[in-house]
Amino acid sequence: MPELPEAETIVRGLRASVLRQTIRRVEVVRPDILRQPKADFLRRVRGRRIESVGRRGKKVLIGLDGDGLIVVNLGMTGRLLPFPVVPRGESRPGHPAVRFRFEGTGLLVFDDTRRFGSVEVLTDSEWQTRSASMGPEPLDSGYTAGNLFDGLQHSRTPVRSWLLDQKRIAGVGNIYANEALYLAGVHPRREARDVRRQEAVALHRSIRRVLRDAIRAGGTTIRDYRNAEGQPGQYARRLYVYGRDDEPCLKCRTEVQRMVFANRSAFYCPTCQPSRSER
DNA sequence: AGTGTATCCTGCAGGC
DNA sequence: TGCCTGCAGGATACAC
Repeated sequence: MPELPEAETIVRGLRASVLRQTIRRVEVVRPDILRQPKADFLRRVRGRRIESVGRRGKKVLIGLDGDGLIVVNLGMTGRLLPFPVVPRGESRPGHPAVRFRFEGTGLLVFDDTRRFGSVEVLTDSEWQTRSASMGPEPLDSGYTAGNLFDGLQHSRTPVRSWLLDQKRIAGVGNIYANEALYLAGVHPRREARDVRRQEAVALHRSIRRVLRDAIRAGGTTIRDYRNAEGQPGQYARRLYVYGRDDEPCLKCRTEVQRMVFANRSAFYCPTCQPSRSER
């Protein structure tokens, strides 16, 4: 569920409560979300101090003193809830997977209803390798429309699938891929390599705009997403096409269509996003 | 290389 | 009310 803006919102909210905390005890309620044997995980995390909280793509990075970091993949329903910051009522559904208990009273819970998320501890060197296998950060100042256009050239996959591939661009998920394509006027099923330079420029702009606006709104809550204060994001009301099938396009009143490919729903306006580019 | 499909898992909405 | 189906912000593995 959470894409880049949701991960970013969580990271910002988490800093105040977990930075400089020392992990005293760890309870692994759901061992299946660990990407390594529980004993290894515990040994490498216990007693460590949290020195940084960051993000790469959709992943939340919890930097530890000395070498190493905890990498959290939120999956569809993952939440990082620091207590006692989060009001009691907000933890209601309650599918705790891992509890990090800090020295003193603090507690950070990774909660994940569907358990598609994962938690692992890596060395800095292991993380470097992992990070290098991921695509560029779309919000980095160094990420240009030219980079996007060049990347698209080599692929025949539908442009929506291209945007969802974390090895090609980091952090874009199904909501923001659909929104960005709508704003750029590009049909989600167009072959990536058929996207023209001018369209790539528009798409580059719309990806960055959508991600930045969504961060500003605290992310999109459809159902499960909550930030580190247990609160929903406000971007859902600003969506143009995602989840709006059968409703009128906000620009031209044509009915927004829903189409499934690569096992995911795509939403688009057939008028604003023609399936073939015009020459 | 790309795509369609299935899988992991739980919860919820809608139809009957 | 209850049962069934389909659907969900992700990621991966498989056969073709």
